[in-house]
Amino acid sequence: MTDSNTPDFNPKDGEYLAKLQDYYADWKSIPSYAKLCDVFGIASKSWVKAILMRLNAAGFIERTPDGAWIPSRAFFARPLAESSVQAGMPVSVTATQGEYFVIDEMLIDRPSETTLIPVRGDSMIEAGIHDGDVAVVEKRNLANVGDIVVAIVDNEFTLKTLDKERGKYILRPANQAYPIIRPQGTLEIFGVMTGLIRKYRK
Amino acid sequence: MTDSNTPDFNPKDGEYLAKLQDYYADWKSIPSYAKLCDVFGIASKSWVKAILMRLNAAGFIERTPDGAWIPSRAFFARPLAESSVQAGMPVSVTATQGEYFVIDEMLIDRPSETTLIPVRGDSMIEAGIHDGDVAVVEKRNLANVGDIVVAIVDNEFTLKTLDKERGKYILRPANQAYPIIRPQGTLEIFGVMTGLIRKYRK
DNA sequence: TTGACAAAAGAACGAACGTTCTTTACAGTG
DNA sequence: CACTGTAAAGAACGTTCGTTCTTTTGTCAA
Repeated sequence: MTDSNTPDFNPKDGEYLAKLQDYYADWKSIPSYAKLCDVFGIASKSWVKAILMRLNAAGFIERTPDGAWIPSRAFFARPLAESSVQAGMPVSVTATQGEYFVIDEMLIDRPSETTLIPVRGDSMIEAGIHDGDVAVVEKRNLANVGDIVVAIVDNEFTLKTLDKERGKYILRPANQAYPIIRPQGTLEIFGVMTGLIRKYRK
Repeated sequence: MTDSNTPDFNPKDGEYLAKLQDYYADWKSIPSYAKLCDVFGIASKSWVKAILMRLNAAGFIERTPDGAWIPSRAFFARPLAESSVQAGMPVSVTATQGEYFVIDEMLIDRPSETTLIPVRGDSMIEAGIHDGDVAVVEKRNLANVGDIVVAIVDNEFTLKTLDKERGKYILRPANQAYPIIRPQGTLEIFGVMTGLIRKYRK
């Protein structure tokens, strides 16, 4: 017992979890209690609730502020057997989630404000941003010193680090061969780089 | 008009879609019609339904057999700016036309064979792979010279470029400070790096 | 074989939900 | 200035939902 009103996760709940995972893999949603009766193969809504409460206490599912059930991270975790390849310590292998859009979820917080922009040139090479990479850019006008920003200079997009020099904003490339840009007048920021995507040719 | 009873997707629906995408990014579920009134900023459930029907007709969302709304693939498509940074004029990237693509599909060809591995250390820094980046790795035993591979050396995962020296495979770091690894015996390849993901702190 | 407890079923209910239909507001057009 | 279509609001209704409480069934140990 971990708590008086939330009984332990028991072995049988593992089976229910598996069934729920299967359903979720098919439909990408957690259905109503009534439907879960079918899914779990039981006839009692109240028992379904009890099960969900235990899965919740065990960290497999959670609720939105609106009361809807959603899977949490542990819901997608795979048994360790899968990463059996070798028991090396140095890095953890995180198996790809269920199959849905994990990377998208990692990289994009505000879909409506986010756009992907291919990077050209090597002016940011020392920041590990290469020609052909794709920048994940969140559109907004304000940025902090140190952010990598997409600015509009002379009617062109340019990707640089935002910095300040004697009270004025400047754009600093990450490549010795390129000059620091000191915009006269106002500096127009298109967005802030929040992520990077690179694909290696096969 | 595509159909008599399902009116066209109109520009305004794009805004509603954006709001729904933002909500989904936060809560990973599509809420009830009543909650969607708040999300969309309207007061009419019937109008919410009309909107969802159009989003459905346009292929952004679908329903489970149980009647629950779930996003479909197109829901996760992200706009790709037509002009890359550093070239061309600052076309409005918000423009609805242009390319879209789904990040996960771009990066992952074989979901079941693919795993995400956080990168530790700076041994590949000159290849633009930084500490904290996430490597997209396709699990297989065979690789070509020049590929960046995840190899198992001394029971540890290590990310290096595969090369050949006097007929023997070697692992070459992309950092002068690290030694070339010349494995005695066989070299065990865990997988080949096919992509890179980086997230900048906000 | 009885007692005790966990697992499951069942009933009951108010609140929330999705749906349909009707009405209003408003912008554009002739 | 009326006509028309779209966008939205509002009301009304039957259904489904989640919740709580009570009852039955099954299992195991004393």
